Amino acid sequence: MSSSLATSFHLRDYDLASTLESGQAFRWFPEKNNDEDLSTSWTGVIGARWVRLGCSSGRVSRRESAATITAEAAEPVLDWHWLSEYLQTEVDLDRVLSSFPIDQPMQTAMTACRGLRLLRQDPWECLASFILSSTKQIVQIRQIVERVCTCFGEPVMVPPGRAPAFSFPSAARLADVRETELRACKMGFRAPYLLTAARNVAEGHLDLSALRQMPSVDARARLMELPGVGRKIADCVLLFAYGVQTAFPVDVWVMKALSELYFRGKRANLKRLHLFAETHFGPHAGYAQQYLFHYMRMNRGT
DNA sequence: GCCCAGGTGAAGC
DNA sequence: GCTTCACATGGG
Repeated sequence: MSSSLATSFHLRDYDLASTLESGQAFRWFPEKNNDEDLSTSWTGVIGARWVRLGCSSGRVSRRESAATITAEAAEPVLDWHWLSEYLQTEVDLDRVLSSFPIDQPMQTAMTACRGLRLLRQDPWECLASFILSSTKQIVQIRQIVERVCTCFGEPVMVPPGRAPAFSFPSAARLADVRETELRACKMGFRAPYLLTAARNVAEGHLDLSALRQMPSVDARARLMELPGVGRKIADCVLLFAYGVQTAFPVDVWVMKALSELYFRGKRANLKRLHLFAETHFGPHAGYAQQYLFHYMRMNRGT
């Protein structure tokens, strides 16, 4: 096996834009390539590696489609497994989508964002990012996360001529930071929550790798012991970092989606919505949730 | 100025 | 139990 600066994945179906911009991860920046091809690339940092991703997709036949994802790194890579794991390229998306309920809302959402995948992210980065997410718009979450990385992350190698890039700071690093330094990143009242989480993880009171082996209800309960982490944030971490397919985060958008699409505009409380989600959306309910979330946001009137 | 944002915890019924 | 409110900040 030889190392390379670039690789590609050939897949049946992969919508990189929906995947990277549907509010799962907050460190991807789109860049227009050139005027001839209207394609977009994204640059970001996964772990300690800078990476640039591109995607071209086409229709092979009436029903079949294909996608090629290209990736460039800043340093030669021997084994690209970390990237295929992050992007979940091995997942059989057809099997996931065919498990969705055959109802109008789900079919519409599925058609609208076909190719959207759930990423598999680092638990600490995911937890910390979603602690910062509460009552913030996705653009602002991105800004806060970036400030945190610039201030406290480690510089990572970038290709010549590229802007400096930084890793997401470890829990140990953030555990040593003062609350006022965090507030300087404009995270407001979330600062003490992030700090407490960092200290709990750094000091070993919360073992994020151990959560993987636990029943998801127990893992959720452990996450929710942290101040500032409730059901929604815990479910985001279960779904986006641990791959718990039944985790179903309910935020304002999903609440809106469920009430408009399934409850005839009547607002239902969270308990009722979770009960509905558990019984209605099947074994990949978390995936269904992400499709509903992204579909609702695509059609927002801004 | 006003309302809202991938919420949560505490206080009030 | 459930509903209301404060929390910090910025976009539209």
